[in-house]
Amino acid sequence: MTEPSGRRERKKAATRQKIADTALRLFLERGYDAVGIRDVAAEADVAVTTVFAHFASKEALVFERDQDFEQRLTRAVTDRPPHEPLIPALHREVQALVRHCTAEGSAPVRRMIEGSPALREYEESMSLRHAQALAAALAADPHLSRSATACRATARFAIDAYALACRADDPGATVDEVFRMIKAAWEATAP
Amino acid sequence: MTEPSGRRERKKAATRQKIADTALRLFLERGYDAVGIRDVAAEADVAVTTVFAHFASKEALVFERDQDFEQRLTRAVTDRPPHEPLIPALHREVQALVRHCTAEGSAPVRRMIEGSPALREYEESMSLRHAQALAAALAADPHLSRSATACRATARFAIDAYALACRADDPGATVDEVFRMIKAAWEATAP
DNA sequence: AAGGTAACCCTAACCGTTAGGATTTCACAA
DNA sequence: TTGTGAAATCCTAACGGTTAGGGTTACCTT
Repeated sequence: MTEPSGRRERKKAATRQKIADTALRLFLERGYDAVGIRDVAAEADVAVTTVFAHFASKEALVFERDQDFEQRLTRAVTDRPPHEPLIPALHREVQALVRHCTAEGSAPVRRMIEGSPALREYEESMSLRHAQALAAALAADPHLSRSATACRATARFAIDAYALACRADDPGATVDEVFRMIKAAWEATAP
Repeated sequence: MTEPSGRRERKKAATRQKIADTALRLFLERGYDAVGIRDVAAEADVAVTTVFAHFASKEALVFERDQDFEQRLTRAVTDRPPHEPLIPALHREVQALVRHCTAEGSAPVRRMIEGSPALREYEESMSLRHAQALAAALAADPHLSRSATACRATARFAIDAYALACRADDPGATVDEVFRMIKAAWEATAP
C-alpha cells in the first residue's frame, strides 16, 4: 500500500531493460529461432526465471513497448480536443504509429517478425487486445453514442488499417485509403 | 503422380478422424489444458509422431474443419451468380458461418476455446489466413476491379464481422450491423 | 536494528514438438 | 505371385519454452 520509493524500483526497471536489450541484440545478431531463453538469460547475467518474471513469454521480449502502443491509440481518442471528430483523430494517430513502425531503424526488427510465425501470431493477438482497449475507449466517449457493436467494429477496422499499412508498399497511402473506408463505415452508423 | 485409389487413403483419413474425435472428446471431458498430446495419442492408439503427421499442433486438433471454412468463404465470392453484387453474397455466407458456430451443439467447444488463450490465439491467426485467402479471391474477381488495399481491407472487415458476431449476445444482428458498415466502406472505394 | 517482502537465484521437471531411423502396409507392375 | 518403392506408422531420445518449489539477497519500513 505504501508508495514505493527509489532504488528497488530503479533496479527492477534496469534489470528489465537489460534483459530486453540483450534479447533484441541477440535475436538480431543470430536470428530469433537460433537464440534460446537460456542464452538470453546467460548473456544478460540473470536467471531464466528472472526473464519470465519480467516477460510473459519469449515473444514478449520483442514487443517490449506494447503498452505504449495501446496507450497512444486510446489517448488519441480520449485526449482529443472536445468536439473534434473521431475519425480524423484516429487517422492521424494510426498514421503516426505506422510511420514509427516503418521507420528506417525498424526494418531489421520488422524483417525478424515477418520471418517468424510465432512472432507474427503474437503480434496479431496483441493487436486484438489493442482493438479491445480502443473499442472500450470509443464506447466510453459521451460524444459518440454509438452501439457497442459499431465501436468494436470500428476499433478492429482501425487496427486492420495499421496491420495492412505496416506490410504495404506505400504505408502512408494505405492508411489513407483504408481510413476513407472506415470513415464511410463509421458514418453509416450515425444514430 | 498416379491417382491414389482406395484403401491407403481411407485408412489415413480414418486415422486422422479417430485422432481428431478422440482429442475433442478428451478435451471436453477433462479440459484442454489437462489433456496432453501423449494422452490423446495413447487413447487414439497411435504414436505421438502420428498425431503430428496429421495435425501441425495441439491447437489444430480443435479446428479440424479449418479448410472448409476458408473454402466456403472464398467460394461465396468466386461461385456467386454472375453480376450478383459482392457484399450481399458475402453477408449471406458470413451469416451462415456464424449460425454454424453459434449453433446449439457448438456451445461447449466455444466455451473451451474462449477459456484457453492458446486456442484463442490460434483461432485469430487462422482467421488472418482466411482473410488473406478472401482478399485474393476479391482481387481476382474481374467484376470488382478495386485496389489491392481495398480488397485486403474488405476481407479483414468481413472476418472481423464473423469474429465479433461469434462472441456477441445477438450474433445475427451483429453480422447485419457490421455489414451495413462494410457496405458503406466498400462503396466508398468504387473506382 | 529487526522484520517483512520484493526481487532474484538454482534445480528439476513438464509438455509440445521434432529428429532420426526402423518397420509395417499398401499400390503397382513385372 | 512376388518384388519394389513409397507412404504411413512407430519408437526413442532429445530440444526448448515454461513453471513449480524452495532458498538467498537486498531493499524498505518501523
